[in-house]
Amino acid sequence: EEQEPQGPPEPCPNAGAAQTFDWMRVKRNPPKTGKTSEFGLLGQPNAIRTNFSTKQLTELEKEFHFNKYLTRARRVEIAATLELNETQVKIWFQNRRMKQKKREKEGLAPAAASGAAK
Amino acid sequence: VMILRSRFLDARRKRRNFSKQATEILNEYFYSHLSNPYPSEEAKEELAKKCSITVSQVSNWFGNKRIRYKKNIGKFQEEANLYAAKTAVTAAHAVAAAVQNNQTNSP
DNA sequence: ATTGCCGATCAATCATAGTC
DNA sequence: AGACTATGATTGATCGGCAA
Repeated sequence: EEQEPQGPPEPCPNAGAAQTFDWMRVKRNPPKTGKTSEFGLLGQPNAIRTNFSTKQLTELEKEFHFNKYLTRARRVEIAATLELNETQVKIWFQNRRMKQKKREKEGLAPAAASGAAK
Repeated sequence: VMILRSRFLDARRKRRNFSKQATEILNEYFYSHLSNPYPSEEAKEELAKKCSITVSQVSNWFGNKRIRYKKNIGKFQEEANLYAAKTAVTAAHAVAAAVQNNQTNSP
């Protein structure tokens, strides 16, 4: 609906600057994983960024320390226990792995300046 | 709710603004590649070195820059023109140098 | 064809630094 | 000193590509 295949009549009377390139028009679809505002019916494209509680994050972190990867069974368990979708748990682990990798990578380079810290 | 975020755990968020020079370099790249401001991994490493910051910081900078730029293009118009002019001058110098080189030839 | 993961990115938000 | 803005970092979730 809001899709705009073409928009030649671009009222962009800017002299020599700022065109609207494709990357500026990129729009992400709203999160689907978020609850449908628990009203099931009604098409409110709710689903906003979920805020995980400290408790949920603690559990996820604990599980991650145990296993970097989840098995289907474990994922179902965790999701049920923390009241999250399997997708949210899956995504959390994915993001957590990337975070871990980034930290390891950056946690070694700084040592190049001088053999010892401080 | 006492969603008192992990204010403590995020202590490392003691952010420090980048040097004026680093910002200068990042903006020059951004505006000279405005049609596609997505530096490759190699380009990010190069920028990181020039700016004395990490590759992640370069990524964060471009991520924030792109989002904030498209959120309000008008607000950056001034800055855009500034850097556009700057690169234009640089290009002009290059052209001038080239002309100097070929000056030996005369029509 | 379906599903998970990776790498990059988005988008909203947090918390602080800088400006007035 | 306090309100407001600029900016770096964090993170749940999306996008495209690839492998099982």
